Amino acid sequence: MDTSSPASSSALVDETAAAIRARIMSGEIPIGAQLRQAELAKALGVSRTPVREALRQLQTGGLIEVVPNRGAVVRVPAPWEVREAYEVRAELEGLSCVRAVRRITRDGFEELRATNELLRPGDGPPNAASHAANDRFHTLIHEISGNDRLARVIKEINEAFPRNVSALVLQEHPRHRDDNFAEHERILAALEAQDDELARREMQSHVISAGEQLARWYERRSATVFRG
Amino acid sequence: MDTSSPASSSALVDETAAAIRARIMSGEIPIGAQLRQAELAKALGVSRTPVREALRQLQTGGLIEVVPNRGAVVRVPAPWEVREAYEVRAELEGLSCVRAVRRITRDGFEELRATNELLRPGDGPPNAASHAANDRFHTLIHEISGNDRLARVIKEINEAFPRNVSALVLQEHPRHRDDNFAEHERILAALEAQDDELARREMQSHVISAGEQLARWYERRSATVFRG
DNA sequence: CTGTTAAAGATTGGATCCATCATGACTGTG
DNA sequence: CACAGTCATGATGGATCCAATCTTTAACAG
Repeated sequence: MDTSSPASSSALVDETAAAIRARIMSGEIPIGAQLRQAELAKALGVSRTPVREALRQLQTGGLIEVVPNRGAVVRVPAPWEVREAYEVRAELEGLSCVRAVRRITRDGFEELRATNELLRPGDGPPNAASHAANDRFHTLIHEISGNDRLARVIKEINEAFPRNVSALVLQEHPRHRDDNFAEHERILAALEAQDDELARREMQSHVISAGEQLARWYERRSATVFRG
Repeated sequence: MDTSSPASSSALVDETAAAIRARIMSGEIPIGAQLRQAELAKALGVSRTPVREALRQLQTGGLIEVVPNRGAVVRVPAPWEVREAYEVRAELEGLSCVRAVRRITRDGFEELRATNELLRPGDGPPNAASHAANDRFHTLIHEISGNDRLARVIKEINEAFPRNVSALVLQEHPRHRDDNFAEHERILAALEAQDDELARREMQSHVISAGEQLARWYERRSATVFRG
């Protein structure tokens, strides 16, 4: 069904790539860590060959960095990189909203609303489920927008940065959670009002502020690291 | 110096990937052709290993398609894919212009103008040089915009489609060349007037129409193929 | 005690080997 | 004569082997 994603080449490489990506995203493999091929191969129960190709795949995505004869490390994103990337992402998600306004159905709208309800403040602390719901909210809009390429590019930008930190951001700044929910509500309102330009602006500022939070988290993080 | 691009992993794979990509882009390897690893390895004077990894890299970019145990083929882009991709590209190049308005210097502007002069109609038929100048015009704006991620995403979209066809489009429709030059001139005017929103609109419509030409070319092409 | 150099260990990158899978042809049977 | 099944051929994918390079450590000299 997923005709857009480039037809999974050989299952194994993609599986290993996904596995490694998941471990990086979840923080199990921390930012800046060395990725030794032999280790990964043993941990995943495959030989080094698929690991090598998987690493190259991840490198293309920008999640890891591979230096010629010294192996791969999980990239440490600089705050300015996050701001750059999120500026692009904001533009794209804005476009996604514009398109969604034209194509959204009643069912789609209700699903969006239901998804955002899972994020309503007061339903317990942020956790993996609310984080998934947050992702789902954005993904749903991309699906509604009906432009596969657009969705893919946004996803790609998203996956260039370890995402577990988003959860951390939410945990460290409970206020952000309220903001997040409220901003989603404003996007929903714009979509319901069929106001494409408003939807674009709301989504853009929402994404920019999310990027700002992420960038600040990286700033604090690197400050901590350098001080020991 | 190119700190943005993901630090060339191991020279060989990237070289072979670039070599294969170049052959596809130039049309030497035609659209839809099978890519046999052994053949490519012999042609490029390397073993199959770097070829395999290079193919995977190209697959991630979307230029080729790899089906599990049957090898790789150069993807045959559907016209709707081109339109989708160019809608995204238009949005991004529009953003690039907005940023460029704020950051452009006199030197940068002169370089842009000089580059576009190479495209002025009447200086002989379209050729590889004018095609390169056309690319350069856009790339310059991306550089001026100062957002590496933005430039990379645009480049990536660009490289997902065999580009030689652009030259073919120009050759088949001489009128397009005039349009191309004139549209560039209007973008230049907007940049000089520091009118960011105008620059955005001009660039967007320019890219959209370029995408439309490309999509039409693919349409004609597939019609030809199916009939003959 | 410190800095430099050399050697050993470890890790990546390229090449080769082998198993698996798909395709196509050929043969036998209905 | 047509269709189905089997076998052979060729190509991909995974594993392993070997060489080259980098890092680290230790020893030696200043």
